[in-house]
Amino acid sequence: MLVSTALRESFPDGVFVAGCPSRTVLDHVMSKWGPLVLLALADDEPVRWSELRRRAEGVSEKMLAQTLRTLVADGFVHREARPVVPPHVEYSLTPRGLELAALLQPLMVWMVQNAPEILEGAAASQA
Amino acid sequence: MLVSTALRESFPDGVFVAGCPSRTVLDHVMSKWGPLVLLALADDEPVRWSELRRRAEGVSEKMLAQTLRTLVADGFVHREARPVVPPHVEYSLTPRGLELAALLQPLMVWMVQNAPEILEGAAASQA
DNA sequence: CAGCATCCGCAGCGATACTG
DNA sequence: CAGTATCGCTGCGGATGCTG
Repeated sequence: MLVSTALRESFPDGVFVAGCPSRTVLDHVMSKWGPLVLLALADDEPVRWSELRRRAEGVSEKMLAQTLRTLVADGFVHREARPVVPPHVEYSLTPRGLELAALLQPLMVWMVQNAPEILEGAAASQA
Repeated sequence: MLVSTALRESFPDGVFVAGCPSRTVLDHVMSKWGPLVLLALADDEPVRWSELRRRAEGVSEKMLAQTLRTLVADGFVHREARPVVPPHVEYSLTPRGLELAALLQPLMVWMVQNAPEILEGAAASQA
């Protein structure tokens, strides 16, 4: 199999190299709230700020804003503000963001399914 | 499509809920060095500590130790120490870790491939 | 409603020194 | 070789208050 070797050979400037750009993207996407926000947006419908805060339960205003800003800057998320009062802003995935979310989703599903068993073992190894 | 809605409905106690166990696993796996170490181990061959440090370029001793400890506790990584002098310790993926790495791999490949274009756009939006 | 600005505590992380 | 122990700082991230 040798997937990591294959990965390293096919991408000599890949994730494993310190200066690689992918490290930055990695940190953005794998940040504490990145995956949650990305998946919360993986609807066909645009999602509003307040709805996002509810979906990514536990996120603070600051962290949501910060996460959204980097995701927008990276071109994963599209931000559309309608100039009305009260303000109405909608977030949605760009095509690039959709690609990413598609790759993220099976990972998250797997985690949710396996998390209980995993933490059970971890707690046991504590004792 | 509605993948996030589907995700939320099929897993009412899923990633989106604050207290969910999957949040803990998420944080372990998505930590700064988690994905790197997991993929660095995705060989069929066991990998030694010193080799791991080289593969996950930039990781400090402390962070490698910490990351490995949580990954072992979560049952993703198997640690085998042979009682010889000088010490010889090998790390490898458990079956569970292999499942996870298989899901992680396409994501990392995608990131490495798209990172340059992504950061280009991000830099442009800076100006 | 959808943010931004500010303050601040604490833990994440790096650097260094030491051990079996 | 494969770690552990300790120190010190940086910056993440929460809380609060303010604006268009």
